[in-house]
Amino acid sequence: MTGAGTARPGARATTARDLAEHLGISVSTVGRALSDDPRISAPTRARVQALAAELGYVANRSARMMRGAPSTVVGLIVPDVRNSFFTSVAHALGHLLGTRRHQLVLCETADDRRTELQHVRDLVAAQVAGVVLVPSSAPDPETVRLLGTVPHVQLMRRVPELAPHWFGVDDHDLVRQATDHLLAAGHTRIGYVGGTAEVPTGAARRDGYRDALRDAGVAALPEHERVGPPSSTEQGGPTFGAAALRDLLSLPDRPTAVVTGSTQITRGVLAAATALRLAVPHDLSLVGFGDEPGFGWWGAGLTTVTLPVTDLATGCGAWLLGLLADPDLAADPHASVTRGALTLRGSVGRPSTVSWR
Amino acid sequence: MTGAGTARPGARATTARDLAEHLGISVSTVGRALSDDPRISAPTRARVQALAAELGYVANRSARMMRGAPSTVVGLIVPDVRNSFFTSVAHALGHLLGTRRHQLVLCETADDRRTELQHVRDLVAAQVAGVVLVPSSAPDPETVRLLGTVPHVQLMRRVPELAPHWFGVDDHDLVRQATDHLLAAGHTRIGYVGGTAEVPTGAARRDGYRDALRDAGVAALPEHERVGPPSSTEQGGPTFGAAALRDLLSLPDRPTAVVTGSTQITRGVLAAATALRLAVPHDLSLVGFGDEPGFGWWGAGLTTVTLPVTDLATGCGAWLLGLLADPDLAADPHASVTRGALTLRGSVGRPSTVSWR
DNA sequence: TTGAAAGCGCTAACAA
DNA sequence: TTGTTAGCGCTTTCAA
Repeated sequence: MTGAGTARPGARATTARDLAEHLGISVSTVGRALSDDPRISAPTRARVQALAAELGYVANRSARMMRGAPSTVVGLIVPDVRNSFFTSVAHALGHLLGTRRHQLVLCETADDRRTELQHVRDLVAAQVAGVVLVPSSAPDPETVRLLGTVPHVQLMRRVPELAPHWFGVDDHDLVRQATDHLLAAGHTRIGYVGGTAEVPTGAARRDGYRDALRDAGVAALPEHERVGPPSSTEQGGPTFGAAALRDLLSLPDRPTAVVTGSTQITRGVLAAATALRLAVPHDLSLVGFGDEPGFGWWGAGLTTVTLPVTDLATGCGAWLLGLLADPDLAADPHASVTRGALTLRGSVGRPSTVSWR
Repeated sequence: MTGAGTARPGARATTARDLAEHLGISVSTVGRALSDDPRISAPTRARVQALAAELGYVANRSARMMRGAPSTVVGLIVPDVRNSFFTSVAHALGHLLGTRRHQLVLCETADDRRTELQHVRDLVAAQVAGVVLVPSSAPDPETVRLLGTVPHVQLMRRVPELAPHWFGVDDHDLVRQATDHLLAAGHTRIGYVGGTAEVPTGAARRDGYRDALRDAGVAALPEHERVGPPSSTEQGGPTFGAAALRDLLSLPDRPTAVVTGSTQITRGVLAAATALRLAVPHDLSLVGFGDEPGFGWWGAGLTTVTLPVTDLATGCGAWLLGLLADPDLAADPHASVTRGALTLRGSVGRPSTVSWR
């Protein structure tokens, strides 16, 4: 017996030619029957389709693409899927693509340009239809050139070398709101722990922090500002965030509140605060960035900048699909800023006058 | 000027033939030069490679595959990437594949067989080299047949229809440990909220719970056992977990402790417990399943069954790569059980005699 | 050391 | 209504 599941992996896949020979007809008739070409007689079509179903025929995409069939693959390039923001993006994009029978190739860069280039090369070789990417701080020129061939959209971060299509949030404003919130609660010694200014969003967020202080007439102390790798690389994200918080707290004029500038860094800061057994908001007020599941139940709840993840991802994906359908859309730059908001929970209070430890 | 990034997406990609014409040589020479064939003279090779670099030539994968080149694409089929367990798997697998210049196609099924079949069809059409999948409870026969063509490994869940290669954990033992831990703390009215028994892991975990009670000589009350969709579908996971906890607590002989049987369900249970302002472990002891970031800082810390995610994913990926390199490995079944463990934190205490509310 | 030609599986123009 | 043929871009004989 040759039941289902018996086909050995070694077995050559069934081709249109196999079907043709089995039925004693030509390959083109098979092709037409399978594509429901009206010119084919009903009985022939039925016979072909029946055999195709029986033999589990699946047309070879490579062959189709060589004949000019459009690619159904979209690349998603992110620093790290474990960051829940990017996870959500992958989910939303995958869902959107799935409904159109497109496929999602997931690529992680760890914010490394070499890795990024590698992925872009492979995507281009695979003839991807389009790419959604969170670019690294300074993409390799080769990356830039290769992407010149492929429709693409930038997500969150925006670098001028790539196509002027971008979906993101108002980073400056978001961190500014976060800082304003702490200022309004009476804090003046406010620390900032965020991503390096090399990354575009890093610079914008840090400036949001600085501008909030400046406009409030509060002196910004350089030692209260800590920047490092935003994602989860070797020394990145959580590790950096944790170390930075410890540093800030060991300062003579330690801050009474801290704003963070990336999700992974926020994780690290929370981990350090937990380890140090800080009483938040009594010992320290905190405003996070991003909204991981769990931020809501950290201590009395983390007050944090919430990003409209799903909207962003869906919008970005939908626009890319539109672009694939009509390449002329690439002509005029499309930038979309989705609004985020401060989610108020329990990690912000008035500055305590009690000295620490 | 025609600098980098100027190439319009419309532009046809550079082919080996283009290179050949530019240089006034044949396509075959170009191909050989690019693959560092020793028969080609050094100067020719240099000229070809220089031009290729200049024009940003990238060989067409489809054409290569038509010539029999092995596929570099591996499919990963999971219920939902937002589940941090699967996120980790995607990350680990992606990393492993990246080092070998392979690509990862991410597919989400939401535990739906139709969706699963769709993805498998598309993967087979794309000539994937292999597939890692968390199968749905009862894969479509067509899915089974299609996968018969492709090397694949099952992850976490195991269904007999597919290839006998599986990487997972000892579900039964894990939940049994969790339940034993509660029994040891003195609980006898222990509730269970987990995935349906239709999913293989669901059955094993529930049996772990039942067997622990039985062996302890504790009567298992049917109304203390709640099963539903394990992942995040419409009515699944978090929503179900939350509703189930509320139900359990409204029982006349409500449980003094609850064990959960899936990460998403655990999330829901935690959300409900938070919303109900339960004092854990005073009002209720809890042992979770899986270890999302954040479980550690939920309340006094959630005692939970921790899975060796990275090990599992890496092991699974490495084995698949081995299989791709040597298809003969498919001959003998490979099942690998990675050990998990109970991570003790603060959500388990002795049963309270205080009546509730 | 290089070139010419065939062919992978499919689709589409052209014939019949 | 169906068949024949050419060709997508690449690799790989076979010739030179």
